[in-house]
Amino acid sequence: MKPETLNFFERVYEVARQIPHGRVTSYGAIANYLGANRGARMVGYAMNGSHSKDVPAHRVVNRKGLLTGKHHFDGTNLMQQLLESEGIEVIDNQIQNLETHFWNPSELLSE
DNA sequence: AAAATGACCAGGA
DNA sequence: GTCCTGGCCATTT
Repeated sequence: MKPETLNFFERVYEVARQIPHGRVTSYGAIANYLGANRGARMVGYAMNGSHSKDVPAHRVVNRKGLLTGKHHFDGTNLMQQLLESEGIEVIDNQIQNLETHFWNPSELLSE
């Protein structure tokens, strides 16, 4: 890992870490908050190293609320279990009431 | 050094 | 309405 690039990753980790308990957000939302609307891919990629951090990657899903990255977790249903543990309804790797549980990084400023 | 890949998103056909 | 293409930025081969 090149520390210089952590500049971008660091932002992702920082934002992801600020995700409130029982809330979820999308890669695009984080990317947008960072200023890279189309850089969402990098956000997901950044999560690759998230497991080395205290970043709750299980609270980060794609725009559709689908647990696309659950494959990268320990088990198969671990990510889903964690989300359900937070009070989020997850069915078939898809978050229910996504808009209800959705959390926008911009709210971080409002808080 | 160049090309391909990736936990994505938005717009165009 | 669904399907496909482009772009984004860093990592990996």
